Amino acid sequence: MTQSNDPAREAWELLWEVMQANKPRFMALAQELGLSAVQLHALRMIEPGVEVPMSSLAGKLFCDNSNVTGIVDRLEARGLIERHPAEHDRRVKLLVLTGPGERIRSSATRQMTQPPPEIAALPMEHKIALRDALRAAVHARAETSV
Amino acid sequence: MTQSNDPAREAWELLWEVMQANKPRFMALAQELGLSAVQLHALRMIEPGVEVPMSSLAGKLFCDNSNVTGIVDRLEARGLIERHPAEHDRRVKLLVLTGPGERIRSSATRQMTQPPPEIAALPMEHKIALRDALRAAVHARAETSV
DNA sequence: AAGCAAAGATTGAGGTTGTCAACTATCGTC
DNA sequence: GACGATAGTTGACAACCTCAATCTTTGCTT
Repeated sequence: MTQSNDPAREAWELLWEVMQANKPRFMALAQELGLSAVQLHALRMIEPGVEVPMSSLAGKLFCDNSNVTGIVDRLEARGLIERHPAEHDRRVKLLVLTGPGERIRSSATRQMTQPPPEIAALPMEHKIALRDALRAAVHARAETSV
Repeated sequence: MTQSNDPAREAWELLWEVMQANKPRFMALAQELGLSAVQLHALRMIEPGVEVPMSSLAGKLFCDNSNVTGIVDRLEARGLIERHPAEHDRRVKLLVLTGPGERIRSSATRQMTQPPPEIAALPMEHKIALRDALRAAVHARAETSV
């Protein structure tokens, strides 16, 4: 149990606060692209040139398969992704970005990876410290989840 | 425009990654408390002893008033919050936590403010650096939004 | 080879969230 | 007292989400 004076606790709360404050930016971006927030998020989970099984997407979105069916239906109806049957296992369907899908995704990625002003304008030593600490955290996560 | 080698850019992506990875924890907590994710989030926005107008809650949740009506309906039906008419302006309704509402919210807050292992287990100098950088970011945000 | 449990995806039912337009009641002002 | 603006609600409709049931395909077992 983390102590209440552990800097990790305050850091965690501040992390929430920063992400929360940036939610409108994400929602505005989705709207700009003519997508819902969930659709944008799903699109981001499919990398160009990589075939993603439906159930894998469900895992990335933390929801179940039946929900993904609907989301994929709508993305496919917009022509942003396609379902391909997998040759090694005809139960699974592989999702692939289409040309338009790649373009929209790339535009979204370009904007989403742009840090918000409050991060971008930090003094260089803070930015580096932030990056290094988060690298360590993500790295620690990867260790334990294997 | 932030350069692609700016550490702020990588920090921002890592920040996303950390929050994304912790989403299941939040969803599990909500389920444990018998709430939807949105309901839990709304409950968190109402502090004990503070009266919050509906439209203010809508602002905090980044959605419109009509949406809040439904969310509040369900929280009220569960007995977690109450609507009180404001005496100074009879159009506005003030939301207040009930006893059970306070207890559930306090339990939720206790768990949500607990940093995840990958943050809690960072070496102390990383935790402090993380906290300090995020403090600066949130502070910078508060400056410009006023 | 036949049988069978399990997995991937879909469908349908039911509830929640989100947006938009219309509506009511109240406020502030002129 | 009339007017425009604001706070909240309602209704219509789409999207999201979960659960149970179904279908096909697979891999295992015997």
